[in-house]
Amino acid sequence: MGEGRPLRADAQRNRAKILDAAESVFAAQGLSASTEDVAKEAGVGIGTVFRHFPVKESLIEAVFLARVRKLADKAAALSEAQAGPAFYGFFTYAVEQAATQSAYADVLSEAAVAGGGEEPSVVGAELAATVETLLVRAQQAGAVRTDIGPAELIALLIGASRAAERVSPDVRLRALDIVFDGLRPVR
Amino acid sequence: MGEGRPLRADAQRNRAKILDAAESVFAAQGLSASTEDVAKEAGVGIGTVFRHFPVKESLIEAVFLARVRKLADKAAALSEAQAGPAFYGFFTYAVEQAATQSAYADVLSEAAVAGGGEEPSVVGAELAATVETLLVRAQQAGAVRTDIGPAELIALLIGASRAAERVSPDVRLRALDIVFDGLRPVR
DNA sequence: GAAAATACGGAGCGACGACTCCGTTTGTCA
DNA sequence: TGACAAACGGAGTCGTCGCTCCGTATTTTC
Repeated sequence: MGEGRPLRADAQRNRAKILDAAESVFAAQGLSASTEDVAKEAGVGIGTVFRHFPVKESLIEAVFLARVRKLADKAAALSEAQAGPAFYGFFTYAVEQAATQSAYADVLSEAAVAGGGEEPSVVGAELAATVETLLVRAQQAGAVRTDIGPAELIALLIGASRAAERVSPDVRLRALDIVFDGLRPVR
Repeated sequence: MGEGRPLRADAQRNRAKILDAAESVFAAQGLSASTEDVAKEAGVGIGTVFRHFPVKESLIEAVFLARVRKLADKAAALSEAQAGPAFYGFFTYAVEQAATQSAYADVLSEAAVAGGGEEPSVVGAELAATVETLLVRAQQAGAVRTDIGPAELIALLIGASRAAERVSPDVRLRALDIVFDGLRPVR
């Protein structure tokens, strides 16, 4: 898994432009958006896209990774706060993201395949780590019931995110509240 | 919305075979399965499929309708039981279905678009009606909190179904329990 | 049982999407 | 600054998919 020699300057620029474009195109049109659309948005030729990401799936995975890292950043930022609010804030944030960006939920489910599907996938591992930290802290603080693990949480996160895609904001919030109530320790 | 004259005998047979085939093909491969696969499975020509369902979407919708009706049947069967168990039983059943049949969750989300998307769609209306009956009864029996409506419930149902697709059975059950806990009246 | 109506099958059309190939351009390094 | 490697662009290939068209087969009707 070496990295060969460094990319030429223009190649680096283009790679970044492509990732940016892919993120916004996938967000707007879903993962079935054509590679050509991504290239157009990035202002490069299709050939360039395929040189950087030899198969469409690699492009998707790269975008996924970026997203999960953004989520992880959010988690890190929130970790300054108290464990409980950090946990619920993160969950809300993730779902909110999914609501606005059509392919966002796919990130999560694809990532989660880690355990049950094909290759392990870096993305899945990172997501699991992020979520687990948050969860354990919140459980120790007594804000979340202790009989669940990261797997259940990720399942719920994915479900909530997918459901969020087509639902009005207020319904989304109320549905989320229900899940949160279920997550709290049994009184 | 008349029904013209009755179909010829062979035409009726074929229509049924196509619907059957579509159900199982979509379940196995998802909604992106090709029409030709459906035709092959049904043992008819592609032309026949398109004569009965002039656009792919009409075939999908027909399959959806059949599914929602099956759900409604389940709901009716359960309604003999007490309101609470009927409600949670239905929810569990629906999610369980989604878990085994890949395109099943799509039925629900597509149907739910009723309120927020394109045409009203018969499917959506039937689903909403089914769910609402069950919900109201359960609420009256004190088994479900009263501050939620069918919209929130359908959102949760969709979310749970989508999440169920790629998750192991035990995780699925535990996640579902969390949602159920959230649905119960605040003690 | 023959004519008319209806339905069937599947080759073929047009569109589209992933991916390749190669002549041209740009960056790098001595 | 010249020469070589690295990267670019996008027309073109191949495969797939939705859908049409029409000669053939099956029902129905009288």
